[in-house]
Order: sequence, then structure tokens, then C-alpha cells
Amino acid sequence: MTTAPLDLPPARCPPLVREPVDEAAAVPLARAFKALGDPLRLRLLSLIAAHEGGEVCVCDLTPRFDVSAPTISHHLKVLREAGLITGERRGTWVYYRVRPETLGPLSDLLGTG
Amino acid sequence: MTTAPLDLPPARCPPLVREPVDEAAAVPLARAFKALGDPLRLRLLSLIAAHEGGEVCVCDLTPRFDVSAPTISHHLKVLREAGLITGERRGTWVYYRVRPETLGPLSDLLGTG
DNA sequence: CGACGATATCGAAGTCGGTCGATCCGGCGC
DNA sequence: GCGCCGGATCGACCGACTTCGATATCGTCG
Repeated sequence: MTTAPLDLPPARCPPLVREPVDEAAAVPLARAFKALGDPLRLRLLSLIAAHEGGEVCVCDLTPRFDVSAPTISHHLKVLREAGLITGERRGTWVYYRVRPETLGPLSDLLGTG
Repeated sequence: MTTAPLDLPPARCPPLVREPVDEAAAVPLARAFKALGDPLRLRLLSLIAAHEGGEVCVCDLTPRFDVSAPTISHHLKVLREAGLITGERRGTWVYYRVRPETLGPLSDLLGTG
């Protein structure tokens, strides 16, 4: 669960309307977007991001969906490995929060700025 | 090739750090992000977006990649069906351009604004 | 220490996605 | 009309993804 950052989160780069994405940079960026490419993961991420205090316990996430707990855990892992969130165990429960340093570059890349 | 907009592009909605994504809204948004979730498609989109004049002929795209022409065509179709680009045939060649009205909401959603 | 509750991991089954070669379609020029 | 060329579509193969139930792991409490 220790986040296992197998590779780097997407680096900051200019909007894709300004210059084409580099071949190497495209890989981590695509992985991040792919992680966002599932309705359940998008909702999970937004629940974490929008939660007051910036973090959410998994136990608050699980009952909101119609899938099993292992499935939720799996999707959280995908978001984790994409560098979009981090998880921290505190006692019995695990708390997740977003990583703005990953989300920011993605927004900038798609922006028209 | 006529774009076949089977369903709507993602609607504009507040950043996910402000309020959780609605269950219904998550579906088209996730489809758009999924389309971005491939390095080759990300590079294709950025080549189209960053090209002077705002449009690119497929014949200029194909030689830049190590995959076959049908594969390029397939990925362009995925981007098309996600509402991210539109294609237009003019004589012998087909030209693609980005749809900012789709890209914009995605950027806003991930932004911290 | 031993049982229990909360998550993560594992293994299996079904589905989806990327890629190719082959083929089809639409324009252009002869 | 005929053949050619750019591009899209089709059908198939194979690897990756989603989901589950079962099991393992980590902390807590008695």
C-alpha cells in the first residue's frame, strides 16, 4: 500500500495547444489520464479532492458505491500508482488525499493558456 | 468518418476540488479522459492542437509514428468519438482540428480554481 | 496473546483495447 | 470508365483491464 511510486508523476509542460507533447513525456501523462478514464475512479478522486480537510477515510468511500470493497481498493491503487493520490494508514483506517502537484500539470496541459 | 456524435461531449462543471463529480456526469468525462489515456493519442492530439492554422492533414500525422496507417486511423476515431477532435474531408485529404469546447471543461475540472 | 474489523493482495473469469493485414470507399487523373 | 492513392473499416489475435470471492496483513481491543 506504500504507494510504490514506480515512476515519476507527470512533469509540468506547456499546454498542448502551444507545443506537441514529447514522446517520453507522453507516457506518464497518458497513464494519469488513463487512471481518470473510469467513471468510478473519477468519482473517487473527486470525493477525495472535494472533501473538507482534504482527506477521506476509505470506510467513507466504500459504502457510496455498488461494487465490492476489493474493487474500491483496486481503483484506489490505480489512482495511487498514477500519482494522483496518496494513502496513509493511521491506526485502523487508511486516509487518502489528492496530490495537486500531479493534478495541476494535467489541467495546464489541456488549458488554452 | 462523419464524426458520428453518438453522445454529448462533457458538460462544463466546477473543479473536482470544489464538489464531487455527479454520477451521470462522470460517464462522458471519463470517456474523454480515457481517450487521452494513451501516449500515441496524446501525441496525436497535441500535434493537431499545436499545429499552425489549427488543423492537420492525416498524411502529415502518419509518417511521424511507427505504427500502421489503420492504427493511426483507429486512434483518430477514438479521439473523434470522445468529442475531442473533428475531421473533415477536403478533396483527397482529411483534416483534423481540436474541439476546444470539449478540452476546456476537462482542464477546468482538474484545475484548482 | 487471540479474536476481530478494516484494507490490501491474490487468482480466476469475462470483457475491453491496441495492433495488424486485408479490404472497402471516395476523389483525382488519365 | 479505369486505376491509383489517401484514408477508413473489418476481422482476428493477444495482452491488459475490471470485477469478484478468498485470503493475507496490519492495528486494536479484550
